[in-house]
Order: sequence, then C-alpha cells, then structure tokens
Amino acid sequence: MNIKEAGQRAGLPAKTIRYYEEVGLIRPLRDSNGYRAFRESDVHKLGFLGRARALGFTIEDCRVLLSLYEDQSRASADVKEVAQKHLAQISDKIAALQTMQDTLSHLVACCHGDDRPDCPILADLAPPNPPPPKLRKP
Amino acid sequence: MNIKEAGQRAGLPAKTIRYYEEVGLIRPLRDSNGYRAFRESDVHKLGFLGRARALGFTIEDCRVLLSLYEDQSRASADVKEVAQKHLAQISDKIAALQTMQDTLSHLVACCHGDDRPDCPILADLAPPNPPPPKLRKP
DNA sequence: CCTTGACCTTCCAGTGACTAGAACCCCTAT
DNA sequence: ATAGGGGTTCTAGTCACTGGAAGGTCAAGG
Repeated sequence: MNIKEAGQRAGLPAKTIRYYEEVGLIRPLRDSNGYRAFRESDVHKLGFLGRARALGFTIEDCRVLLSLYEDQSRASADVKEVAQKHLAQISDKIAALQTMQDTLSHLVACCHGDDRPDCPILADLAPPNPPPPKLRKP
Repeated sequence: MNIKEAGQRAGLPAKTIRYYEEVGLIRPLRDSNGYRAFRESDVHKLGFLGRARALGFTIEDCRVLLSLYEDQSRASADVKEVAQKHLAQISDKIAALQTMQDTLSHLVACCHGDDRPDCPILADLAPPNPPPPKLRKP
C-alpha cells in the first residue's frame, strides 16, 4: 500500500506520515522503486498515532505510548502515568486560557465598540504610569 | 536607559525586547556606542506589549493594538473587534482542550494503574480493527 | 595601564509538529 | 509519446521566542 492510501485509511495526510517516519515513529518498508510500502500493522500504528495526537499527546508521548502499546508485558500504571501528566498539562492550559477569557470578556463587555476612542481594553493594556505626554504645555 | 533596565521595568527579558525591535514593534534610539537607548515611552510600550501578550494576543494583534493605542482618533469598535476575534479563538482552544480533558480523564479513571497490561487508555487509542496478530496459529 | 566582570552587540540555531513548494522520478492509460 | 496522478527528497516557513557563540564597551579596582 502506498502512502496516500495508508493516509486515507488512518485519517492522516501523507506529509504527516512522512514526518512520523522522519522522527522514527513508524518504519514502513520500501518497494524496489523507493516507494514506501505500508503494511496493515503500519496503518494500525498510524491510526493509533492519529488518536493519540488528537488527544493532544506530544510526539514524544506518542513514542512512549506506542512502545507501551506494543509491549505485551507493560504495566498499565506506566500508561496511566503518561496520561495523567498530560492531563495535568491540559488543565494548566485550560486554566491559563480561562484567565485570559475572563479578563478579556469582561473588557470586551465594557467596551462601547463605537467610533469614539475611549476604550477600556486599551486602558487595561496600558501600564499604570501615564503615557508620555506629547502635548505642548501652554 | 539600557536594555536590561528597560526589561526589568517592563517585566520582559532583554532577548524578547530585541525580538520586538526586530519585528518592528518598538524602535528604541541608539547611543553612540551602538547600545539601545530606551525612553520612557519605549518602556511604556513594552509594558503594553507584555500585557497584550499575557492576554494571548499574537504579535500581529499587538502591532494593531499598539497602533490603535497611539491613534488618538481611533474607534473603540476597532479595538473591540480585535479582542472579540481573539476571544473566539480562545474559546475554541478551551473547547478543544476540554474535549481532550473529558475523554482522557474518563480513560484515566478507568485505568487500574497497576502492573497488569490491561489498559483502557491504550484500548481507546487503538483503532477498531484488530492489531496485527504476531502469533502463530497452531 | 591592565584586568575583571557585567553589560551590550550581532548572528545562528533550535523549539513542535507539521506544511508548502520545488525539482525530480515512476507508472498507467490513452 | 504524453498527460495525469502518483511517489521521492530537500529546503524553508510557521510562531514567539530562547540559548549560545563571538566579540565590543564600560566602570571599578589593583
């Protein structure tokens, strides 16, 4: 099976698959013409990677998860640990984004959004010390 | 004022300030020795940028916001529009992360996390078609 | 005067996970 | 023979920095 079909079956673009090979996540065979030759097991791995990436695992996480997946004597605790660490990072990101969201939505709600220059959004972004006066004093 | 002091006052590392100059967000003067010479107005802009970046605005957003900030004849609607678009992106990111979080926390809760290989996390990552049998059939 | 150390400068490379594009090869069908 | 739709490699770009190397500048101390 060539790269395009493998990609369609796994739901990944060909470019991504080449990248996954480059970083050593998969090792498809090669035909005599140099084309990558994907086995069912390769497509299966690609599907695994696609799902892991969709859950936000990094490539390095994927590498670990894939090796655990293929290790029949794995301990589920090892898998769980990877997942828990990732969950913690997701929580951190969500918290950071929600802080931004809270601040920003408040500011947006306060902004008239008309043709006048008064704007609480800019006022909040501006540091507390006054902007440099570009006015001449009479 | 040299770059380090400007950075301390604005709460930004010197490297970041050099980068901001490189992309044209600020244009500090230069001393005769080639050192950047920061005015109060530069430090003020840097503070603005730091806050905008902390709210997750991209550099390009910052460029727009800064020009609006300095334009006394701006319309607050223009500021609001930038902020609202950004808010929408934040919401999208949060939603995507929460989907991951929901899926993953469920899986983690289901995983025994012991020394046995059974693992619902890996089971969920694996595509539905069965893994390649590496067993010899008798 | 010389050195030390803390600054400053520029330039280059790397981050993560792709993605776009160029230049070229291969295979099948008309 | 050629047109098209595959495939291949390689380079460079994304985003917003960050680290490091190589070297210039300055004030203080010996």
